[in-house]
Amino acid sequence: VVTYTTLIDGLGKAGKLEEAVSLLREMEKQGCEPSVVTYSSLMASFARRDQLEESLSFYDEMIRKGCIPDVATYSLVINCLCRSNDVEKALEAFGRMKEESWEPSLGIYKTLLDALVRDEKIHLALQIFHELEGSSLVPDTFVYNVVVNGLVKSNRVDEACKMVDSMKSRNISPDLITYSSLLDGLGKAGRLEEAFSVFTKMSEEGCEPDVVAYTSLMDVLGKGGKINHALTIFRTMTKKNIAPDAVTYSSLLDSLGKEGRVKEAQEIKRIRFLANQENP
RNA sequence: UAGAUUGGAGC
Repeated sequence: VVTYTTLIDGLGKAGKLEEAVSLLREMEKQGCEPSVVTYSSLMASFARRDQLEESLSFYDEMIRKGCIPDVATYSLVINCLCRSNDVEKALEAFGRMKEESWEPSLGIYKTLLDALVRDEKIHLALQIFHELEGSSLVPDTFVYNVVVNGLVKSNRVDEACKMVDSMKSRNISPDLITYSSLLDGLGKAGRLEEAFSVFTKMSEEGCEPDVVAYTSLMDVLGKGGKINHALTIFRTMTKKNIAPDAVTYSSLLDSLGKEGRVKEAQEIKRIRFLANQENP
């Protein structure tokens, strides 16, 4: 079994999926029962190449054959289901693994929380997050970021701010992504002053704003009628040698267009053209 | 078998 599994794993990692599957059939024909590792390895190989349904089909197959899934298998199943936007089934699998007394990993929580946020199920996400807090796992910046982003996307910016406070009090450092989410949320809620103060504070705390943070700030300023301020930020960004990207231009041009600022829009387009010339 | 998952615009 181990020999076959090792070979199947090797084939799968090399992207030779059909060959891996034929070897599985071959080992069965030889009366060799594939193990949970064999199936999980195949699932991982298919998932790696975005063949989610195929990956899940091996899960079904192992269950049919009475093979018991382990944590790694569940992790793969939940990943696949979340990536196919089937959060309900992912939650079911999550419930099943807990019933079977498997300890979900932090990675599983991250995947599941993110999927819930994308599916606009913030309530469930918070519930799962609570569960995580009650477990022996230690949440990291990444998990907090997922939840902060979820709160922001559901227009619950105050709770997002509280979440950031609570991570600090637990000595989990907010990072560039945490602050960018928060800045974006505050800005989209029309709280421009606070958004700007997050922007200032982040550099003070050693998180230098990147192109995403700058763009986000400019975007909310532009949409909030502070287009001149947005243009100032654009210049600051250039001075700091942070290259605007396609999203930066698109956001700025959109705001300028809506305000009828044709001259400035032309100027920005010229800058974009020149930048594209230099950096094709 | 250890993968996958977090922030910005328009459409």
